[in-house]
Amino acid sequence: MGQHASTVATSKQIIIMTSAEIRQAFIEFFKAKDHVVVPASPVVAKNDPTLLFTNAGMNQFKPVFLGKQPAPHTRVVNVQPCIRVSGKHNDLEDVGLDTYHHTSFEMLGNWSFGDYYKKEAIQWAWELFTEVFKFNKQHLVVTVFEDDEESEALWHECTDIAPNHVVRCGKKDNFWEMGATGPCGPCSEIHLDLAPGEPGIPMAQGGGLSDRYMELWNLVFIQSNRLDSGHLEPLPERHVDTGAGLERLAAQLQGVGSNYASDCFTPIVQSIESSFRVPYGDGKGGTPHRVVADHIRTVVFGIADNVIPSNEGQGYVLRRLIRRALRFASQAGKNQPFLHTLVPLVHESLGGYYAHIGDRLPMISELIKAEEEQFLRTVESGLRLFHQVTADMSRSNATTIGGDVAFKLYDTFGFPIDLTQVMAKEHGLTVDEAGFEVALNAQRDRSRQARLHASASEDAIDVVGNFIGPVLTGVYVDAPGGGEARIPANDAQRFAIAQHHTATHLLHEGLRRVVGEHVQQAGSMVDVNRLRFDFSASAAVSDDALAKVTDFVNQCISDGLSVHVFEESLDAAKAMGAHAMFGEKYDDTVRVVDISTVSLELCGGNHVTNTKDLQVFRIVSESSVAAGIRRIEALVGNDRVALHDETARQQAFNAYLKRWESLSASIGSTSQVALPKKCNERASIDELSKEMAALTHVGKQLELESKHNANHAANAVLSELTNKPVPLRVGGVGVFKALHNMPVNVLRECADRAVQALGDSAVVLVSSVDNKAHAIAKVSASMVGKVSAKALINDVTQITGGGGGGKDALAQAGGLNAIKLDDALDFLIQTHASVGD
RNA sequence: GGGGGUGUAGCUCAGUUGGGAGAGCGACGGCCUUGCACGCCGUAGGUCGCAGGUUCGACUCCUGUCACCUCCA
Repeated sequence: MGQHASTVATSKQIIIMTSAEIRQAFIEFFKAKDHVVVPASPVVAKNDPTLLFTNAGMNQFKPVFLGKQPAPHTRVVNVQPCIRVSGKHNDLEDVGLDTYHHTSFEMLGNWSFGDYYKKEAIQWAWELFTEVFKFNKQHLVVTVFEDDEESEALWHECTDIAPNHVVRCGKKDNFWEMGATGPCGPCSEIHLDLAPGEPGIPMAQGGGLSDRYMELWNLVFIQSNRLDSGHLEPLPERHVDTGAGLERLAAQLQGVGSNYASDCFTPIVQSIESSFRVPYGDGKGGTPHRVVADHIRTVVFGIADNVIPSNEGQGYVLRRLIRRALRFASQAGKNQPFLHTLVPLVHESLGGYYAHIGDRLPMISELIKAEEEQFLRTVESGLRLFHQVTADMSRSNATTIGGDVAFKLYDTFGFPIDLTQVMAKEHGLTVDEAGFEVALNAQRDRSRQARLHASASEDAIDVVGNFIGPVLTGVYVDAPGGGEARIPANDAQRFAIAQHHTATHLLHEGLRRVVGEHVQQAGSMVDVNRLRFDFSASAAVSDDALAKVTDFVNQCISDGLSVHVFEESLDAAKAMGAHAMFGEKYDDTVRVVDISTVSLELCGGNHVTNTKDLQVFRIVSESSVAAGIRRIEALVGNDRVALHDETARQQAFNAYLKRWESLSASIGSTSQVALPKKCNERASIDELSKEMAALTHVGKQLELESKHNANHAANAVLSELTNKPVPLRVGGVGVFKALHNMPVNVLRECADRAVQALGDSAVVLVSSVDNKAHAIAKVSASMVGKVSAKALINDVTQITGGGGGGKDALAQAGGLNAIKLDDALDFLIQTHASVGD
């Protein structure tokens, strides 16, 4: 594509722009018209609970339109990656079928907040399209809202568009509303005629233009507020909100028609072609390529903005996209993890425009790879169930896979119903689809019920998830005593939070130095009592590394480094090498936190003025929150560390005590193994861990001794046991004897050997040891069916009390009354021996 | 938030109505071989996710909890 573009460009006839050039041209055009370039907001809709993802360029300006926030500038231009996979705008199911639906796209927009209005917006849009992008004027058609005579007149007055190329459309197409209520207004859309040779301007059935036209740019004129009553109230100020999809523009300007054939996708698609070993085409056979290319791009956008694939919320959306992509890849014959290899190509196809993606390529790849591997594992477990079920079916000549099975595959192993159907077909089977639907609806009902019950407590969730406000920007604080206390109630709490905040920066730096530069913050929480820091790492942080990090932070504390907080322009701060927090949107002016010579980060939080104020630092735990993400919890302050240490020590002591007592109880009076003295209640944590190791060793020795004793004892008594067996009524021989002072494993060993030596036989041995009595019954395999070990043991407990049971070949009992053991043996002989007969 | 599933050796997992914690691969050691691969023999490695309960006895049953997978919201 690139080579092709340059040769054409030299002809001076048609200039083919790359998508990066189109993006840049758009920005430069409006910069020249006094617009300020505003960075994109993260694709995660942070401040809008009604949205999972940013789905339009206007999201970040919603508070401005609603009058809740002043406009950053009166004229703004931006490029906003948008994700449409859930809620009102959900294009997921359409992706791949055609060549222009996407789960994510880049929206180019220019904005006026109470400044210019329809005239300039229309004039400039025409100028940009016809003079910069060089669209053929004869191929453009614009629509206006049917009541908006003003716009219609402006198109004729301010541009040289052909008079009959301005078309009036109804409310459905050309009146834009944010929601049921709120800011709204008429809009005017520029469309490209895809069949310019045809005569006339055909309309679609429901009004609007027919699908001969492709919408390229929507100019929205916000002038009213829709009230609850439905009435339109004029706004005090009027705004312009425009949006043009970069991918469509590129496809049309590059003359390829299909978005996937534009340079927004070609690097990705080419790599997919070689992975699949199937060439791409815009037809049906290209669906897997398109799905994969689209989804990987969205996943990269998401992860780059700090969404981690998981089983809920935004993370779950990413996980589903990854799985959907893999499923389509599998249709194309690709069943290995490969999505992660596309990540650098996504960055390349975005023209390297998004630095935050470029900075995180390795981490993004790793997370995706982990997800791919996990999914393929899950599929494998599901396949096992499927094969088991089909094997059972072929035995019973059934041909329909039950709806419950299909639902289990779906519900437990994530098999979409169509996947199950395809596999069924391969085996010549069908699926009970109705049954599947029934099971699915039943689950929906359960969830809805649960939702109703849960709604009462929803306020509390809102409170905990709330933004803490300007003092601690970007930081959530655990509510110490319930919802209301989340903002520090007093100076002491505020200071504690500042301590942990500063400690977080030192911890971050320590991790970077010890673990590696690739450590990226993935989340942070600062509380009165502790701090929590999530970061990207492929493996657990070793104890050794944790100790080094701890030492580093404590060294910084004892060095008494001063902490400076100052404001700086974003560019200057970045030039200084300040680390930006990921997934945060920054204004032009940012707060920089400088811990002298050690750490430089952008941060809105409250900090102490000198690291000495942290007193002492301690890592409390290191764990995993998701694949590729580790979590460290830590705390600072003499009192808090002392309290934590003591609590941990007490827990260790309790565990030790429990183990010691359990060993002490099982060690028995005859053992040669010495149990170490119980250590002091005040023992330090180091001592305790040493003592614990010693106990483990003792436990193993005890086990060995017991095995050895059992062998030895069995050898010693075997001949005595098998000496005079009693003939049994059912045939074979029986041994019913007491072996006092023998633990239960010795009895078992003896019984085993006796049976082995005697052949057809049943052996019952009883013993009392350390004030406990137990019994064991063993029957040779040849005798099972004639006499039951379980029945024998029941005969014993009938007389001695206690409980017992087991199987026909082996049974045992405990809790017996030792005094009655001999009675029980007598009873066994009377009942089962053939002596008297 | 609500369902379903899974947590047992470094890895993959088995454990059949509660009664001896196992297999395969890997690791280590030995044998065989000029060396490697293969093969043979052996050894180590487990608080059966965690905490309660029932029981004479719990990997197994019950309750709670945590982690992960998965679906619904």
